Amino acid sequence: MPRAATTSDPFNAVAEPRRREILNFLALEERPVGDIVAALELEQPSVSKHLRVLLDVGLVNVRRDGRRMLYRTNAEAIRPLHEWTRTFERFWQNQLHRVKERAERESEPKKD
Amino acid sequence: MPRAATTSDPFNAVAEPRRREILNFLALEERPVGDIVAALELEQPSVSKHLRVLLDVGLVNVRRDGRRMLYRTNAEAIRPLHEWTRTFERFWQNQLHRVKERAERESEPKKD
DNA sequence: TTGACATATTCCCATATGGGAATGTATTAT
DNA sequence: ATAATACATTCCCATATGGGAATATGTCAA
Repeated sequence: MPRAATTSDPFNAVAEPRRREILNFLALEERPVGDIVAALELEQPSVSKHLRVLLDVGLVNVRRDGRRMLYRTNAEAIRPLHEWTRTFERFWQNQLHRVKERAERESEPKKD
Repeated sequence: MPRAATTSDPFNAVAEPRRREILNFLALEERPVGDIVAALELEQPSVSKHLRVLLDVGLVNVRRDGRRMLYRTNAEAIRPLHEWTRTFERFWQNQLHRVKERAERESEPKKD
């Protein structure tokens, strides 16, 4: 059995580098598909397919403007990912403490 | 072309739900493979394969203890994911502000 | 309508899984 | 050396991609 469908999970949707780039690009303001195509140098169908995935998991919103479709990152949907990674924050802080302490011990040679 | 190999990217490695569970389980202290098998109710080969992926991207460390292999989450490797999601923090905060402001306006009817 | 734009969808295909089953490899116990 | 224990790896297979090319759909202009 392969990995769960990308459309079922934001972690999965974000696993694709191009989709992360799209989310970055659409974070500040809504943009039409054409802008994404130009900015990321991808084929239009490719962009549309990625946007479809992002839309399905709620990572972007859309609105039609004439014949253009304006997409924008829905930051709120990224929050769960942030929360999950945050649960490890204290662990890497501990790791840094250990490294720092060792460095300080080693920089005080023959202190006795 | 399918997605890049999971072994090449922590985002990809973490896209698999079981691997996230393993990282959670190994965050506090090192554990032998058998414990993971028991805790997550997965087949041993499955667990070993997931651990292999996590090890390749640096998300866990190992050390041998007799015939057991003790794995532990390397929190530091999760940090880049945290940083990426963090770049969207101000956006969802803005969204919350907008929601809050609207709620406050609506709770002050006929104020003029 | 007809045509030009801007996007979305479909088809085809090579590749990366992830699980199950079987097998291989260390390491310790006897 | 032999068996048992604890893992890792390999093989086979069904499924989920992601890209390229072609095509379909929707909207605006003339």
